[in-house]
Amino acid sequence: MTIATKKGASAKLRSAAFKRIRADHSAELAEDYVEMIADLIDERGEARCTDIAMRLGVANATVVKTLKRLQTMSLVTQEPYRAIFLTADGWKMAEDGKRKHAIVEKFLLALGVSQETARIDSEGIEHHVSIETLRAMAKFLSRG
Amino acid sequence: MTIATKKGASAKLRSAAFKRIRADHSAELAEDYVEMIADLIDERGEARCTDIAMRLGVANATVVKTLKRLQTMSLVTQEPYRAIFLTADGWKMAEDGKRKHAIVEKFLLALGVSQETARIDSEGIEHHVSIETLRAMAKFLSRG
DNA sequence: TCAGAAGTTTAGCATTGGCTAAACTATATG
DNA sequence: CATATAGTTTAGCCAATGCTAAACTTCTGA
Repeated sequence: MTIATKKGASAKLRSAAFKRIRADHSAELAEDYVEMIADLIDERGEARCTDIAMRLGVANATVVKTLKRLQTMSLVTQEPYRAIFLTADGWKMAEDGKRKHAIVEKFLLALGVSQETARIDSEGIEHHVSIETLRAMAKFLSRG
Repeated sequence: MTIATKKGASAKLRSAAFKRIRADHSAELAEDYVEMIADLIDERGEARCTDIAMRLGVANATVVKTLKRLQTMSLVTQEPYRAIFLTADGWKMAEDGKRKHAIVEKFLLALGVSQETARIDSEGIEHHVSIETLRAMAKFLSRG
């Protein structure tokens, strides 16, 4: 049984990475939404689903549906036909996300990639970076 | 119309990043599968769906269903109840993926994160890294 | 003030990626 | 060689994320 056990253990180890990716993916959209809502509130005082839809590049109805889920997750609040607001949890998630995002983006710039690429890649990478890696990036930045 | 046009243009620019992320996500699973199949073939001469399921941490039936899609995408071939093989396109995708993966993982190690974190984070990050960023990582590595 | 434009919501559909349970096939061993 | 076990497939379920079209509300300007 030694071989079988070893096989099982290493597969389990390996599968952990993929399990985390799947978990990351479901959290990702929520994070993108709350970050965007926070930005919109900062920029123009309120967030409306049309703006979110435009910035994300999806249909309006998609935004409405997703916002329902975010409401059940207690990240946003909303009255029918009215603007969208963040709960305390929503603000926290938005701020954490923005902090993370900023570090990744600055890091990519420091690494020498173009503004445009840094902006696009950081959007994809930020959700898959552990605290440890984030710290390593921050350290790299602080050293110049 | 100047303001509206500007608004529209910047939203479009912004949305490009999210569109790419969504596209990346659908390509991601295919890449993970073919990479894993390539590994299994290298390691033990053939890939069976039980092994893939174990390593990915998903149910057997999920693997079967996904393999169907990969077959229609001409990435893998398979006879009923037999092992799984890669097409030429499948091998190419697997190799590209592995090369990318290796660079990201080595880069994270060079940045100072632990082996374990490098392994896990690189799995998530590799699918969201553009050629430009990949080159920047490779350059960083070659400089030491 | 009220009609139309702009924005929001609902309804209904498709696809992807998970799952379990049950049926089926292949193989290895007694 | 017959059968038990291991592996594969099918069927049917669910949730998430996207879409379009149609209905509804809000707001604005004549």
